[in-house]
Amino acid sequence: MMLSFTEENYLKALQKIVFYSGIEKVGTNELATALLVTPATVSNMLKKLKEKELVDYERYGKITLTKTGRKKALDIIRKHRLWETFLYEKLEFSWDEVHEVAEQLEHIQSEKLVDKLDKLLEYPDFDPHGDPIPNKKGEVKVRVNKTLADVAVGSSCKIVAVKDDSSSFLKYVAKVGLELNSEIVVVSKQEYDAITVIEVNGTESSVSQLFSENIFVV
Amino acid sequence: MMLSFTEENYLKALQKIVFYSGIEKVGTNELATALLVTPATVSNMLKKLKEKELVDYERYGKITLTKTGRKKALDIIRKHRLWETFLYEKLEFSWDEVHEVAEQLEHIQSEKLVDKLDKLLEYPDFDPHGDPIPNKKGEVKVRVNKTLADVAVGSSCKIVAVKDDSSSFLKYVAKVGLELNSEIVVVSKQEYDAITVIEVNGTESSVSQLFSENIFVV
DNA sequence: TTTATTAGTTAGAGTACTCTAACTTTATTA
DNA sequence: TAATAAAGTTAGAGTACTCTAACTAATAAA
Ligand SMILES: [Mn+2]
Ligand SMILES: [Mn+2]
Ligand SMILES: [Mn+2]
Ligand SMILES: [Mn+2]
Repeated sequence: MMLSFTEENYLKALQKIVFYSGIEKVGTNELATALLVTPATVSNMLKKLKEKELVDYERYGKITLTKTGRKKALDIIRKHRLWETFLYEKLEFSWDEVHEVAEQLEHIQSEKLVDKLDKLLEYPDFDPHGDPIPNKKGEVKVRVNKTLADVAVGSSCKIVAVKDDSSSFLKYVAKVGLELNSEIVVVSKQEYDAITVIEVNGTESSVSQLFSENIFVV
Repeated sequence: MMLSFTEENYLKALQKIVFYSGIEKVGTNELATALLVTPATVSNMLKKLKEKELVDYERYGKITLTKTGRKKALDIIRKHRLWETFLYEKLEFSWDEVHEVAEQLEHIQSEKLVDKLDKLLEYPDFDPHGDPIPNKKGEVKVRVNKTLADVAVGSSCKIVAVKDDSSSFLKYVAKVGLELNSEIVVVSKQEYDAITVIEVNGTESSVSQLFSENIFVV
């Protein structure tokens, strides 16, 4: 069954909320916020997605993806991350430039294209942001869910992925001297507002709670 | 100025009609046929394209692209042919598979992507169908306009490009044993219906007038 | 448990693109 | 030149997606 760009974006947004929050049941407002539309718009679209059996949902109830819906969502996420990897590995894009273009490329319909791209990139497991790339069956590597915000003062850790792949966030990350696999030492943390002093390659920086929560570490 | 997929397709269709027919002034019905929509739909869209100064046109008059309109159209054709070349050269697609996917990829907006793709492909001048790839400025190599239909009986020629890049036509071309740079001998031609017997690599085939008109030769 | 707050839905409207049917203008032909 | 055919336009409607404003249901607080 052929889906529109819009429908694909709804499914992807649902899957990403579940993936990043761990919560299975999503609300209308939450989805509206993620898609930058009003709750009324989501209510409308839900009727269509339910009709097509891509989501389970009852009036005033919570939204979950059906098996078909989740597979479709993972397909799009797979394409998104493969394209990001392609742009980064083959076309000299930096990691803060790939997301925007991949948002467009993820909607291209061609199974052969995806397969050949996967092959050209030698079947990568992770994209330039450390996010796992679902395989053809829709299977995803279990993700790390420890963030920089969870690291105790005095300990050190290694950055393995970022939760936010927007250009503005990634430019900030780079400014602090961080990239994938960088070592971070948590020097100190303010009790009042959780402002944290971290050390990267001998240089200290102060970062917010929001920043720390968007950095996955081991 | 940001154009919709639809607007881009209208501009591209106009440019392609001019490019392949040589006629500068295009009619509503002609454009409608090319886009597989009704003339009424074209009439509507023309108002918008005129408003945006992409076409010149008066009620009941002929349609021409403005300078801006033509540049935009050539940009899309450039992207289309670069993507076709990419699919063919880097992803093992055959020449009859590339067009359909390129129809989608040509609408991706990213100047950097086009530049880097051009570089990766080492600045190609022609796509897998022998069509010239416009450069960044919108300049196109002058095209050959002699077709197989123009070749005299008894003479031979070489195929340099195809006018139709649909999968069905290209599969037929391959079936006759033809590919770019193949030598063709025109053995005989029926006067009544122009059915032509050609010889390729020692094998004879009969082809129609329509077929012959879609094969560019030197 | 009543009240206030938050979450979610419906109604009605707007934009983009498309269609059919009826019409008008331009071109062709007798 | 008058009749006919072809080309092109307008009116009105439909689908997809979106919004605001007014509403209802569910949840949290008093
Ligand atoms: Mn991304
Ligand atoms: Mn990513
Ligand atoms: Mn093509
Ligand atoms: Mn081509």
